[in-house]
Amino acid sequence: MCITVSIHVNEITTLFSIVPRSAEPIYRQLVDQARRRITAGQWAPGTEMPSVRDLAQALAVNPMTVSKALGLLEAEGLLERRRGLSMVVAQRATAAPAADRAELLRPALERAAAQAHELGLSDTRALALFRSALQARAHKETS
Amino acid sequence: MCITVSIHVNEITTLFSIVPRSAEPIYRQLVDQARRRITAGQWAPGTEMPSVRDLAQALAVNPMTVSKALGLLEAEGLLERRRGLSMVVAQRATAAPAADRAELLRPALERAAAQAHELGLSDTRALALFRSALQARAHKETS
Amino acid sequence: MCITVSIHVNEITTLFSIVPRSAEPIYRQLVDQARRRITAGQWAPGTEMPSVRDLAQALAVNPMTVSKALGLLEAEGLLERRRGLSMVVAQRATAAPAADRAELLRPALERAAAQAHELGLSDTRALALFRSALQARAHKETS
Amino acid sequence: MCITVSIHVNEITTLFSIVPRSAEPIYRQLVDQARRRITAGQWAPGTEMPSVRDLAQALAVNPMTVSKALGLLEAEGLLERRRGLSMVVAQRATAAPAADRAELLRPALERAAAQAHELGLSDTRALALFRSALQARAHKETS
DNA sequence: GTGGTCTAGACCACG
DNA sequence: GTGGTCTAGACCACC
Repeated sequence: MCITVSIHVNEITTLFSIVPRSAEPIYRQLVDQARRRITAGQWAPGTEMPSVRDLAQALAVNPMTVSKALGLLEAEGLLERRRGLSMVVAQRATAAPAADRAELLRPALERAAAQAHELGLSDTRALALFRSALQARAHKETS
Repeated sequence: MCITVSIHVNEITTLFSIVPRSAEPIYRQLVDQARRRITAGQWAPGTEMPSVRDLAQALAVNPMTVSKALGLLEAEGLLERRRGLSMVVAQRATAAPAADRAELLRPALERAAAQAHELGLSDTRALALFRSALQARAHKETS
Repeated sequence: MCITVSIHVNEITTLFSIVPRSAEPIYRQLVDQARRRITAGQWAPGTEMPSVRDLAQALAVNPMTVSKALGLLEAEGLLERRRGLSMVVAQRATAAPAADRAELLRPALERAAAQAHELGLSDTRALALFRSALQARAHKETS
Repeated sequence: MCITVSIHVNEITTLFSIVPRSAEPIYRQLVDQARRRITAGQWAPGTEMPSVRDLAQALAVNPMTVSKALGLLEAEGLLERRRGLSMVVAQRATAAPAADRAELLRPALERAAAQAHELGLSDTRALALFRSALQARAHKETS
């Protein structure tokens, strides 16, 4: 249900993980994940991205989909195109302060909060559920 | 950016709220909200839904859009159709226990948890942000 | 799932049986059943039908629905309106020969035959299934 | 009275056949037929469906009508959607055993059995009529 | 190329 | 009054 790909850049291993049949389009999953990684400083400026072909093959998606995602990230100023065709994380894409990153998390949290109330769950309960989701996620990433 | 409609049924006021140009289609917003309300028992079995035409006018959308949403809820067994009359919440749609409702909240929380980690935010910080999102939401609903 | 009503006319007991939420409209279920009963001679000419009110109450449906069904049967010449408001089976509605009645069964059989083939069932198997359906029905009627 | 369309998939020719002005809505005719074909294994998992536009043109109906039918089949888990490509028969839609397929034929047979009795036809006669309906159908399909 | 969504409006069927 | 169906056509999103 979920294809995860390890990307090794400069001795650091990060992950791309897509859910092929999610309602969220694949290119958007890629863009949003990369934006968060770069904003968090997990991919340093100058880091070289895998080629469109490699990434597409690894994720088993259409190269045009990958190309579109990278193009959007370039338009956002998060990636830069270097000579040849390889793309690198832009120089100006430095790690943002936590406050800015928190802002990027907001929409997901607001949606979850609205749903919790529609479901009649107490704030306490909702928070407990979120805590266990965070822990489950942490456990999954280390494994 | 967001159209909210008060629906008064049996002296209870609940809300339908849609975001017209969201990526999420309108009919799906309606289905998901109604599913949560019904599962939470906020709309008791037998509760009469507003007519398709009324709801469509109130939300300023096409009647077919509303009809599609209600049709899907019927297929799910959450609404019942009474020929010649408006639809009602199904008898078998009793309030689910909190554990089941929690399950419905899970996907949203998992997505938020994954994003939090991608953004490099600590669990503590993510929880604090969620707490304030819940409070903001509560404040918004009472007003 | 199925409301059955015994109608006692002239010492003969016949049945009206409707499935309230079937895709087939109620009035049509009534018309089709009555047509078959009359054509088969099970309700002799002159037999008095129950009043619209009684029938509607017994079947728990809207009187307009019953009225519409009886009206259609009258238009077909199978029922006649007598002084007062009671309706009776028409004098010219004599029992049809079996060949004519077979013709009325045809559409249902053709639909079943088409479905059997679409389901990849052999003719032998389909016939065996129909035989058991006939027997189950007979058993149900005598009980 | 009846539009039949040959669909050639993987060297196999199957049929879609609709009755445009039947009481049964077109989209439902399509859903029911496809469900039977798939359940019978006549359309193997992975079989590619014609595109919505092609099918709509062939049947001379609106694309949305076809789309609605295919959407319902997807919700049932019988078809799978591949983004940007046409839909295919779902992998998990394997040929059901004859006993299960017989179950799908049951409603039609029960209706026919009830009608036969209401018409006062003997079981023997009803069976004979069904046999000839099956043969007539077979003859029609081969021609 | 594919399907999805929404709109506008007509018409029907049911009760 | 209610919902259901279908059409025509526009526009979008994805691959």
